[in-house]
Amino acid sequence: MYNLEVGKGFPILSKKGREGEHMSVTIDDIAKEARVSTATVSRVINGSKAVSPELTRRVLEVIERNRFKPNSFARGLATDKSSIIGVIVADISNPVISTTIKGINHVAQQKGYTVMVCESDGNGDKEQMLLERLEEQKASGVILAGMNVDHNRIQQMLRMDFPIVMVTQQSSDGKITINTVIHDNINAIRDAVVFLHTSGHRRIGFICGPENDYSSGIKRLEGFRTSMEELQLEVPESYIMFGDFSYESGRECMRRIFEENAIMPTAVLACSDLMAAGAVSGAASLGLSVPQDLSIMGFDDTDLARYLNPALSTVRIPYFEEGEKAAEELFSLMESGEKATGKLVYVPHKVIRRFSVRKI
Amino acid sequence: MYNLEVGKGFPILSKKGREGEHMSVTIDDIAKEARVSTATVSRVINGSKAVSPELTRRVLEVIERNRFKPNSFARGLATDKSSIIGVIVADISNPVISTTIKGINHVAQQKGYTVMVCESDGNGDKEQMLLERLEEQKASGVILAGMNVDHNRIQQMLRMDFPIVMVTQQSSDGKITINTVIHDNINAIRDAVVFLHTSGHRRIGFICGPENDYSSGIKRLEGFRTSMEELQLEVPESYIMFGDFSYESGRECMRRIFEENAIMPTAVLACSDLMAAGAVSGAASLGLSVPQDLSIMGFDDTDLARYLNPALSTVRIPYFEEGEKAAEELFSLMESGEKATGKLVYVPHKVIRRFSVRKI
DNA sequence: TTTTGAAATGAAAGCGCTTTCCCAATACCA
DNA sequence: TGGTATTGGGAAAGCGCTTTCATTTCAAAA
Repeated sequence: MYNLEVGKGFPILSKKGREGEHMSVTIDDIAKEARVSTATVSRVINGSKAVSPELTRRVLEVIERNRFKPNSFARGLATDKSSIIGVIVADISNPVISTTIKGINHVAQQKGYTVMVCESDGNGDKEQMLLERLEEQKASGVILAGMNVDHNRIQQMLRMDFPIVMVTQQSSDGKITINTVIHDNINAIRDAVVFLHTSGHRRIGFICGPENDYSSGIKRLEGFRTSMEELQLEVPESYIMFGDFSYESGRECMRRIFEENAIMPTAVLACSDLMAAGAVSGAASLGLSVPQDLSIMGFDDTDLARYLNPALSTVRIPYFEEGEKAAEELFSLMESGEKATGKLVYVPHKVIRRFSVRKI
Repeated sequence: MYNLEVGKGFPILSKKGREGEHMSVTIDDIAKEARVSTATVSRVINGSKAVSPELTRRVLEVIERNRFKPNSFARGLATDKSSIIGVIVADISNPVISTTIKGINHVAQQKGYTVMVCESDGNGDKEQMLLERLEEQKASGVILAGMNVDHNRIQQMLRMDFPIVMVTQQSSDGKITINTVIHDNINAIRDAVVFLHTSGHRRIGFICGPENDYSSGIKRLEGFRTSMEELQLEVPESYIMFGDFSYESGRECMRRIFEENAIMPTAVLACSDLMAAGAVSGAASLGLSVPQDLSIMGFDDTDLARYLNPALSTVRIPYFEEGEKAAEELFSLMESGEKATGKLVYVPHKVIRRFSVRKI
């Protein structure tokens, strides 16, 4: 007979609930078994208030024995917070991005957070949808990895419930309102140019990212122009080509550099290893062998740089660390309760010498 | 004056709640504004029971106007279900895996589910931890992508609350208890061997996956041995080397094949594009050029196969589709309410001819 | 006309936590 | 010693949904 009149006169359901359903152990079960209130159990779990050693021990023992896991929905409902952090990326199979994600994952996991990776395919509507979904899930924070984001979008994001951090890419209005973790594109390219210069190259071509890509594309171009100027090296406009970071565009840019110049550069610097790979292939198909006839340098130091023959000289960007720092930045934002402080964190790069560049 | 005595005599909080906190619009607000009960609103949202057209319209209008999004915690708490599906992988930056994830994402997103990608680093404890966390989050289903899983683990998984599907890899006990979506490793290798045979090769070396990898490693080896036998081709044991799918191991295996054989094979088939790339590099360092002195064939058809010079002949495995099918499989399991039916789904492969294999 | 049944709606319980509010017990101070 | 902080712990409200159950309405069957 379960129809005991209790409380406001409603029958208590037995622990089984509606029959057949798998009911998991709840905080009430623990409280009952440890002969304390649910408040105490909650306090023990969260360390939110002092509980005597005696009770703490008793509660922990019961929790342990029953493998009790707090229901994250109930907890979320009560606190209005989840332990999820969202990561929005355009393309998960881009090695640069997946390495960044690994870094994010690494620190999130340590902090007991779970990472939700969402792919936008570079599609604004999808991105919007994902942000909304993350808001629904009450994500505690969001990281945008390698996403091109414009001013409007940023304003809109700042209205969301969670703090946001950008990584691998900075906002396209040039202003840093959202906290950002990034490598120094200008100086990284400068160092690459200096490396080529030190290797004896004076005529240097440049395969750039897209013109509408403020962060990676434009900054790197800026780095190229200023450092060439500093070294007092001429740069015919036909030495500079705009690609889109793809292998095919690298190939195509190489072809155009060849076609549009009577005097070829002795070295070509590409803005990604992938475009560099395309450039190597393009050079080969033009009868130029690398590095004998032409030196080619990449950027990123993805695994591909090592796999190619000749292995690519490149600039190493520590994307894993970039991801880690981004996550750390996000956590400190979450702790401080601020949505954005406009902080900008740089991560160091390093020129890697391999065989695609020769001394002349 | 908010201290109206209502219900059991407790004051109603104003919508603002504790001051300063951002309160979002709830189902109650909608109900009030549309002059219906929350039950009706819920029914409209979920289409769970007939609601008159008149009310439906009214409710939808109010929902729309207020941009109401049901709180997923409250919903989860009430239904004990989330719209999250978990994906556990060993390494997110493995191109094969990230492509599979893209496929999963693609169908999950269409169904209104969010994918949570978790990385285990191939670490059993971490994997366990992730499964528990997914259980906590009440994931509706889980996909294991490219994970080596043994019998015990499978038994344990079948005890979890959600259905599980394996993709890209099958369980190491050879029995299919968990639903699995995979390519036909044996026949894919057979087709590669036949391709090499057709190209005139008779002495064929094999760079295999790890010996302890039942699905990809052992199956492919089996495919190699049986198809070589069918073609009545000899295979000295020193033609077969075990790698670990890495570039370096491909290089090393190539070196050993060279050192341990007086008569070299004319072609080497590697079990992944990455190992094939290593093999090409290893061959080069031994003074053998590909494909003039030695043909090398890969497996997977990752982008790398196209980027290499010479571009790799390989076997294309449609990992994106594999991911899609896995997700479809999971959804059908979720709908039927079963945890596993032991269904095995194959995905078709295709030999891709490029330049690393020459006709002799 | 009365009875039955189906359909539409609302009231409110209940999901499993956290946290406020309160009380009791103990420690501290003059 | 009395009075005041301080501390530990319990009762129960409340988070925002879903769903059961009861009620009302209305058409069809008797």
